Amino acid sequence: MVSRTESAAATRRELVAAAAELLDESGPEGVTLRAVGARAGVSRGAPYGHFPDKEHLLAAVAEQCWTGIGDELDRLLADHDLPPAERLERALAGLLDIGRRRPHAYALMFGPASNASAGAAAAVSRTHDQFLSIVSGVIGDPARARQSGALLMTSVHGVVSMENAGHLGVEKWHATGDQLLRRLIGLLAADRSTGDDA
Amino acid sequence: MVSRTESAAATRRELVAAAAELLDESGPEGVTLRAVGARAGVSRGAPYGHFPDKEHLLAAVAEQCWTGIGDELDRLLADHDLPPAERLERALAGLLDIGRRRPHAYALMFGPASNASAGAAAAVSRTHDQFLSIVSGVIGDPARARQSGALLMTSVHGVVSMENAGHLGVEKWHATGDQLLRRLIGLLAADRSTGDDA
DNA sequence: TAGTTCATGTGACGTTGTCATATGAAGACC
DNA sequence: GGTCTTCATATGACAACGTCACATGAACTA
Repeated sequence: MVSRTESAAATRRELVAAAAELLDESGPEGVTLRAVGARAGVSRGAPYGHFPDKEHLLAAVAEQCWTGIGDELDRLLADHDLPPAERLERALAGLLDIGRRRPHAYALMFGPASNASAGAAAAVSRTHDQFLSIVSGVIGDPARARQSGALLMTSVHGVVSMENAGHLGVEKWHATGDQLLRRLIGLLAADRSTGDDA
Repeated sequence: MVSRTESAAATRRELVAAAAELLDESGPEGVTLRAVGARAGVSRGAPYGHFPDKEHLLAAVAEQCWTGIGDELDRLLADHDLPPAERLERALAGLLDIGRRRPHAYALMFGPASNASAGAAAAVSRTHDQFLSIVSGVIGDPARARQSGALLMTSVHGVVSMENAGHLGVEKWHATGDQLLRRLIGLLAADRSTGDDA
């Protein structure tokens, strides 16, 4: 019925899924190899047949998250009826969304663990390329688009990160993360400077 | 010679200093209560006489870092010969600097641990107020200054965070963190829009 | 059918955070 | 000065953790 390689691949998938679920439910402290194994229906030592250590299991979770975002960006890029500005807005909204609904997974994605495995790093790189492509649809000039894309990406990350850490209280800054990003998008869209910063 | 309260206070200081040193030298994994105690010249259980648990010891480290930045911003604010624009630039440079020279301490400062103790949260709040005050010297309109300050703070944090996690490679984005922030400052300075974003 | 491979289960080890308890010196009171 | 109290620190112990060495048994191969 099930070949050995199929079964092993299924176990690997279940391990990654179990780790992701535990991360969402209980945060990083809840992700123990024993708990992951139990939820995946295997023992505590089983992960070592698929990953060299815990860090690489977490890297696989990060890779899965990045791949999910990448697929979403692919769908946005494939929809040619979508105005470029709205495409960018939806891409940013997707990032904000995962940052708010899955804060622990988000922290993992933007943490050093994403560079622990080659697969995860590739998933990150792919998503960055897609995001730059989406920004290029709005900005035009390639060099300017890259810099604007970088500024958008870092700003979105800064907003989500400070929100999740409780450092972006509206009562202090008189602004929500969404307002900040809308402002930044407006600034970038209205920018008519030359682009040389000597 | 040394009263009991003096000795206890000195031990507490040494524990926080030892934790900060270990954090800088070996990252979060290097900060074990045993190692902290050993470096501070006490035993592994001594921290429990000063902090309810490890998280609060780390919060004390974060508080110390924030207080250090706050003192630096105070010096900038006290120097009335300083042009407001340069004052802001130095404030931002100070944040970038600690983010790059002490990446683990920086991550702790902007992590959830900073909200674990009331003292740490107060140090964060003080620094945010000072930063907003510095931004107000450049922007003028109070509401606009707050929003610009928030955008600057989140963007700086996003840049440093992605740099430290290895997600801001210059070869991909064609931009360094400094260039991104200079661009953002330029955009904010050149902004002449109304301020309503309906 | 016999032999090989390999995913998985299990026992064990060192390390960690944390607590209960013991100790011993500093401060308070007569 | 002697006695009692207080409290910072030291020590032993425990459960949980990541990790490894080894055992097991079923899936492949010949």
